[in-house]
Amino acid sequence: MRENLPKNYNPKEFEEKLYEYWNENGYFTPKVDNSKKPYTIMMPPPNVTGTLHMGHALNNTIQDILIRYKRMQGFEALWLPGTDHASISTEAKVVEKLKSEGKSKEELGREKFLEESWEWTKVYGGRIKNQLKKLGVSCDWSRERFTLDEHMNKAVTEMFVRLYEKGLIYRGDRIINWCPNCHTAISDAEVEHEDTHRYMYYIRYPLKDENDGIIIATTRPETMFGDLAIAVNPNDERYKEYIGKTAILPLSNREIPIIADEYVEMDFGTGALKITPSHDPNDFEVGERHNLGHLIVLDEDARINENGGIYKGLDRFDARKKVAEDLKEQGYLIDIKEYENAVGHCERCKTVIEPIISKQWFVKMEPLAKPAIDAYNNGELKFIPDRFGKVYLHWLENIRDWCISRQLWWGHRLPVYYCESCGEVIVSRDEVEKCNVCGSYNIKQDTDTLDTWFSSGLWPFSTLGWPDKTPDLEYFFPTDTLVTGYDIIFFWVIRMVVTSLSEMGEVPFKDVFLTGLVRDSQGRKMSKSLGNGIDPLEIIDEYGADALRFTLVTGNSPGNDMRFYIERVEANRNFANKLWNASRFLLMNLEENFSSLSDEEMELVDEDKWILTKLNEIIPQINDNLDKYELGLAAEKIYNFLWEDYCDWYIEMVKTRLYGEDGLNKKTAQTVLLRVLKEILKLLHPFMPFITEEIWQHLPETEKPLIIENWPIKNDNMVFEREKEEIDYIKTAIKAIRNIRSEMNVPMSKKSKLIFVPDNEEIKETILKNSRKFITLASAEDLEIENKNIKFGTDYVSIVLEKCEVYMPLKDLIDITKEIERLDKERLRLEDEINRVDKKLANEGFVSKAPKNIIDEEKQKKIKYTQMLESVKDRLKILQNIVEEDK
RNA sequence: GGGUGGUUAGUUCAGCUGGCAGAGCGCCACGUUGACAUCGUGGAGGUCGUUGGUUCGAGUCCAAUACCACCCACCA
Repeated sequence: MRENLPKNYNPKEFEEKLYEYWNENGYFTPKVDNSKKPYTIMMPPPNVTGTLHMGHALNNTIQDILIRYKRMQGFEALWLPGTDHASISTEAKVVEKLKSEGKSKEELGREKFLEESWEWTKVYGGRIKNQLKKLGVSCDWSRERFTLDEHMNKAVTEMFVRLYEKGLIYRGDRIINWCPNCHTAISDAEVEHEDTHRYMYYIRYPLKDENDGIIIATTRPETMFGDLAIAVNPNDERYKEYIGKTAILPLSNREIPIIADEYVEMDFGTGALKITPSHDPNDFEVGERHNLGHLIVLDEDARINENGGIYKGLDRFDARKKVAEDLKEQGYLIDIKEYENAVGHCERCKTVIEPIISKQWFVKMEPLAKPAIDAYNNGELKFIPDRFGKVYLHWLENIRDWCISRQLWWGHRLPVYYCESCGEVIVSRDEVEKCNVCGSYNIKQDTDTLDTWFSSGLWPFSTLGWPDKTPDLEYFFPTDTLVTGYDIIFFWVIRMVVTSLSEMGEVPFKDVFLTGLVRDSQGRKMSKSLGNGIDPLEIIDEYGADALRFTLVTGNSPGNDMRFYIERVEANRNFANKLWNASRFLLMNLEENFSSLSDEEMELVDEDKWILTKLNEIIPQINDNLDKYELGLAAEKIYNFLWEDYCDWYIEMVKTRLYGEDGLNKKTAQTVLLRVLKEILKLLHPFMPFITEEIWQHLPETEKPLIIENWPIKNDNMVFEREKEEIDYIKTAIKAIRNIRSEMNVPMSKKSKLIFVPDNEEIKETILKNSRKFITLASAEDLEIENKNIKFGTDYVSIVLEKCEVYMPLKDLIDITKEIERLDKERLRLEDEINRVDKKLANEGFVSKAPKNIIDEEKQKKIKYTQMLESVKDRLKILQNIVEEDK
């Protein structure tokens, strides 16, 4: 028994309920079925303790649209969800919490700290999952993963060991980016460069045993305690004689050599450069070339250490000031100039990072990058939009080794063990208890953890069970589409491609769909500090998830940033409301025991054929759009089809039949109404899953829920070109009549008589066949056909159409002068058009080179306009004669 | 220093392979006709940043250029 749709569209009444219904019935869970094709998307795992923001909403809406589309097309569609342990960010939060309780992580110890962290993720971890559900995400929760799960650890360890065994992971003393606030090394990708206003200090380093000196320029004078040389360019005439001599380091009076190295730019600064191998990546290289050794002067809080003498304990920025002051006092500081350059900041906490030499673990990237470059060039990997391919290539072609060890506790601990007795380094899949070299049991595991992106870099296959050969992995891998923001191409996309190519032997996904940023209405990035973030959940609460989803995928194109306007959500809520009411209208006009007619039984009239043709035209277009990831275009087509074609025209045209008695005619209208609505619901379902399913469940003759219904395919038996054109003609006529009535301020309630003067029998027939439409849609009370010779006087308004004229008796409302003016304007317009067409057709180049259909079109236009112009002229002549006679 | 994107109606944006410029919102006028005022009908509003080029034909392709935004980069 069908129940009626409630009078008002209220998404709250059904969204949650439907989600539960889908989820509980297992519609989100695909099976491994070799008779069907899989389609797989891995959800980019949000931070486990995060909250849903617009970026997530956009991302997941897109993924859900793709998954629902493919599911309806009959694929075994797997969308695997999960969360990321976000080591650095979660650890910082837990540390902060401990701090507020007056505790520190060191006091607590590693084990207790991890317990706290797990507790934290338990408290805040479920949040984002429930928030995602409100969006309607049809992902398979039975396969949910967490990047720090035990199984994930197995995968991470396996990957680490394999890469180590291939010589692609190594440990070494390198310059890394140290965050003095997070107390850990971070990778290059995690450093944000920002132009910063600083000062350039010009410092004179005196020469040993000589009354001379050399001036260097630096922005970081506090690192001078780590200077191990001064370098000049070997070709620099100014400094040739200094090479090989010894300089005295001011403030500490240490002796350092003056060396020559090509790296030094002669025309920058003073052409002489202080070399601080332990605190600058370039100096490090220079130092290596000249065997300068290392000297670290900053501790892990970026304070000067014991190598800085009396400056020990000073923060780097305080030390900078103090050093400058003292240099000035002692006469070494020659000049200070304002200077602007890019300074690296920690991506997470925005602290200025400090390049510092440190023993860390690295992944050797160059050998891994090569196959990743090839994969793009071969077309195995595609980006949408394609321009991001260049960004991807550029990064890979200039890749540097990836620092993967972090001095954090919350994460995957390195599967590395050290023998405290003989110093052996053991990398192992299993826990090591005994040294395989010296036999000692004095073994300690490395205390560092891995970069979060190391574990998320395995996401496309670790989630499916890798390194085990599971049926899931076999069936669903490689995945099809990755949907993510362009801002994490380097962090994540590249790492997944690289690890997958290396260990799986193929790309982890075929298409990478990159989304832009969702900005506020003023185009600013949404951020916590600005407080301009718009909470998706509040939007859902007020307007429903469907309206939000629709807003996020329309009016923008892939990879481009979009502005978020509440007005657009409102407009899309109105669209949902329109659909709701159209459906309600249909249900109100279906009998309780309605059963639709078969193709053979139906007695289709023009408007039925028109709407069916239109429907069958957009289906392939929408498929095409979706296959090309043009979601916005697809959505727009459905929007227009529903609102304009179905609601504004078809429903209005069909009303008289619904209210009438004629059984077959009425039943045909009902059948077509229902059929087309069902197709609309299917097409719209991926975009607006809730409202479409809700309506669907209220419709008669549905066998299964919409979520697993079959995706529409074009029905060639229901395409009627001629009728489509006829109805389009009728629409044009109705619009023209409405236009005139509106111009003349004829109220809707005042019905008018319409007198048609058709040019030929064909048009006459079309008009007669569709006469009722003029009565309901053009406020006509009556309709007459007259022949050409009848002359209508000044009591009539005339409308000139293609192949037909229409006259309306509107005696009191007509101002003859204005009417002549109006027609004269029309005359001018048509003459202009004809001139334009004539010019085109007179153009030798156009006629000989343009495609035939374009030329034919122009010729048709010429015929049409000429005929219309004649009619307008005739009418003008009649009116002008009457005016003359009156004089 | 290198690279990318944007510049189209008052506003926010679409516009796929070149063939008489589109939408939402806003605005103006009319209208509560038995799905919907979260609505209907009609309307106003654009030299598609600028300059060249290719072409029968350019918002669309090419080359410059301006402005805005972003990304990358080890000149201290």
